[in-house]
Amino acid sequence: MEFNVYAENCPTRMLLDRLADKWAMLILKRLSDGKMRFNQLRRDVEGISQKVLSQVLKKLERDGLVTRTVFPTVPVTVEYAITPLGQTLTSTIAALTLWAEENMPHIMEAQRRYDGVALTEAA
Amino acid sequence: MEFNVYAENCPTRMLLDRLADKWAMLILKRLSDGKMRFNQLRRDVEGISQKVLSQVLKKLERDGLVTRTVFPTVPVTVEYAITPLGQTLTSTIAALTLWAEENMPHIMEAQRRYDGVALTEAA
DNA sequence: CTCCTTAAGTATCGTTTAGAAACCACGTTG
DNA sequence: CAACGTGGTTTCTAAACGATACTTAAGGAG
Repeated sequence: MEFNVYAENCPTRMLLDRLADKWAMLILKRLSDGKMRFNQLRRDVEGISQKVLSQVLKKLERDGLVTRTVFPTVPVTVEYAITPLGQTLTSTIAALTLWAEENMPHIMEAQRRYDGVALTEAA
Repeated sequence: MEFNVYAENCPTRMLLDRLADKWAMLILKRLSDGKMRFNQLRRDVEGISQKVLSQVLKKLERDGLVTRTVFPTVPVTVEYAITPLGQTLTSTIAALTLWAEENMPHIMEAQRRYDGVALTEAA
């Protein structure tokens, strides 16, 4: 079976669209440290709205990357956990965030340089 | 210096927002195979619009991940290439796309299972 | 001479999506 | 009694996206 991420209708491309998303990555990374409840996740992943969090979790659940477990307590408790399949992704996500941390200074310097040049040109 | 990708205003989080984008990933991956001109890139990365391609390239250039070189031919020729800094990212992106290709069958099966259950519940 | 083409974009739309905030049931707590 | 926490859905608005048309400038077809 031949896959091609550049092809618009290739399944791997669709999957990449799902994974290459800031919220999905952050959520998976957070869940890789241990299962979590909805609101805890919401507090930890700063800036995500309830709507988007539930949407992304639903998609990740559909893809078999996280599980959703409901406990009939009052109020209801819902626990999200990463699946073994999802776990196989976490090292890659960790590599990406590690890269971001390590190379942040270079990026910020490149931005200053770019913005400086842009300003000079604009003047 | 302490970074935290979960924090909304952390530089690494902003960088992750930039990288964790389907177009940015695909473009960087494509450029990791060699420099390319604008329209070739547009044809290769299926489904991207001119507007978004130029926007994403501009941001990647600002971040120092790609270079843009203009040749004063007629019509003008513009060549995009990945920088050494950008090259250090390609292995991670390659890992992600490889993961997508390898695990696609599991994902698709999970989706079928999920959709089947959803249908049963709806009935 | 006029129309058409290429290249690498910009400008302008209409539509989709994301995000902020309100609302929901439910039982507990002050 | 009013407010709070849970895990969401609904509503509304603002931002992003995608499709199309336009731009500049030179070369070729008719």
